[in-house]
Amino acid sequence: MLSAIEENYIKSIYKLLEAGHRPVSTNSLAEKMDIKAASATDMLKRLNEKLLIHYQKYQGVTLTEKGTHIALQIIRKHRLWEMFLVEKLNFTWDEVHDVAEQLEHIHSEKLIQELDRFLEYPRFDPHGEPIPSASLEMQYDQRTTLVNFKKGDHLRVTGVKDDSPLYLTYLDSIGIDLDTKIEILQLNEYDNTILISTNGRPANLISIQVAQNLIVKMD
Amino acid sequence: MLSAIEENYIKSIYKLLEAGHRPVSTNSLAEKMDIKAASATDMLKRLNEKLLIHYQKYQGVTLTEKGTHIALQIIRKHRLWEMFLVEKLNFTWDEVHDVAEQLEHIHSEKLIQELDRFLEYPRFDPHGEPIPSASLEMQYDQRTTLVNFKKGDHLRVTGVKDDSPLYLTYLDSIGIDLDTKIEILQLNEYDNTILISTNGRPANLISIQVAQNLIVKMD
DNA sequence: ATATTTTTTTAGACTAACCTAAAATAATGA
DNA sequence: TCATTATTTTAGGTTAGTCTAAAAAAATAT
Repeated sequence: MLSAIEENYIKSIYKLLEAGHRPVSTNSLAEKMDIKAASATDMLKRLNEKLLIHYQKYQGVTLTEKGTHIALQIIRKHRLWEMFLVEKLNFTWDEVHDVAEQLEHIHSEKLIQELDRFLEYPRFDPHGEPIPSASLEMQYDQRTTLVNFKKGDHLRVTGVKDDSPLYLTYLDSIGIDLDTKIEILQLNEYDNTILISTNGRPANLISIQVAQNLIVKMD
Repeated sequence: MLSAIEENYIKSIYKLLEAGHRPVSTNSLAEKMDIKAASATDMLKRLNEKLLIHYQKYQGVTLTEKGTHIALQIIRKHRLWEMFLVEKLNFTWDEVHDVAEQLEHIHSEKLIQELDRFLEYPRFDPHGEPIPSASLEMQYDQRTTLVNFKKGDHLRVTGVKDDSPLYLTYLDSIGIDLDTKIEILQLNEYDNTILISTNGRPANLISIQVAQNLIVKMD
C-alpha cells in the first residue's frame, strides 16, 4: 500500500502530464509539490522501483499504466469527497479542497463504492470536473484527445485545445483541419510519437504535444 | 498539529485509563499499540514535552487536561464516522472499525461539525458507546461517574475525581476500592441518595456527593 | 535483606521523507 | 565548438518513529 506522500507524487505527475509536460521534469514536479528537486529525485527512484513511473536520470518522468490507474483512482476519490462535502455537508466550493486532499488518501474499496452510490453516481464534481470511473475500461468517457486512443482507431477532428496561430499553422501544414478523418497507424512508446494518416493520405508522424491538443471523436 | 501516530498514543492512553490502569504503564501501552516498550518510552518523552501527558520515568503516564480533551475529540470523530458508515453507507458493525481508524485523523473542525448535524446529533455510536460532545469537559465527568447510571446497572470502579485522604478513607470504610463491582439497587429522587451493593455484599446508601466523585464504567 | 525477576530506560541503528551544498550532466548561446 | 548557465543528481545530514540489545530501576521472592 502506498503512503499518502507517494500518492501525492503520483497525482502531481499525472496532473503535470495532463497539462502538457511530457515527460515531467524533476524541477516542475518539485515546484508543484513545493519541495526541493533533490527530494523529488529521491522519491522518483523509489517510485520507479515500484513500477509506478518510467524514470531514467536526467530524462524526466512519465507514469506507467499502473501509475496512471492509481492517479485516476486518487482523483476519483478526491472528487467524490468534494461532491459529498458540498452536497451533504454544506461546504462551499472554496472550502472543500483542503479537506478532500486529506480524505482522498483513506484506503477502503467499500468506502468509495458506497460513497459513489450514496451520491447517486455523479459524473462531475462541484467544479464541473469529470469524476474518473472505478474501472479502467469505462475511462473511455475521458478520452477526448488523440493521445487517448489506440492503434487502428478511426477518428474525426472536432476541435483543438490550443488555438495559437503557431499550432493551427502547423496543423494546416500537415493537412489537419476541423472534420479531418484520422487513423492511428502506430504508437511509438519510446518517444510517444504517433503515426497517423489524414483523410486516407500518406502517413504523418506527430509528437505527443501536438496529439494532446487535438480533440477528436470516434468515427 | 499532532500526527496520526501521536493521536493514536493519546487515544490508547485514554482507553487504558478508562479501563482502570492508573497510571498507565509503558508496557501495557506498548502492548496495546503493538509496538516495543522502548518505542513507547521515546514517544512518552515527546508527548510530555508537549504537555499532553504527565510522565516521569518509571512512574507511568496519565493524561493532562489538554491530553484528555484531545483524546475525547478523537473518540468523538471516530464514533461519528462509524455512525455515518453504518447509517449512510451500508457498513456492518464489524466493517466500520478499520475505516473509522483512518477517518478519525482527518483535521477539519467544520467537517465534524457538519457531519454531526448531518447525522442529526447522535448521542451513541452503532455499538451503543456514547459519542463525546464537541463542548467537552462536562462529557468526561458526567458520562463516567456513578450519578449518570440507572437502577439495575452493573458497574466497576475505574477511578476517583477526589483523591483526598478523607474521601478515600470513606470509600474504604464502605468497601469501595479500584475495580470494585457496583450494582445500583435504587435511586432515591427525594434526597438523591443511591442504594448500591459492592462486590455482591449487603447494601450501602451513598450520597450524591460521594457518587459524583466515583468514576465508573459499565461492567 | 538480599537475590532474582520483571519492567523500563538508554544507546545505537534503521527507514522514509525531507534538507543543503557540491558535483555531474544537459541546454544555451557566442 | 566551447563556454556559460540551468537542471538534475549525489553526498551527507536531519527528524519522526520504529527496532534490538544492554543497562538501570523497581518489584517480587526467598
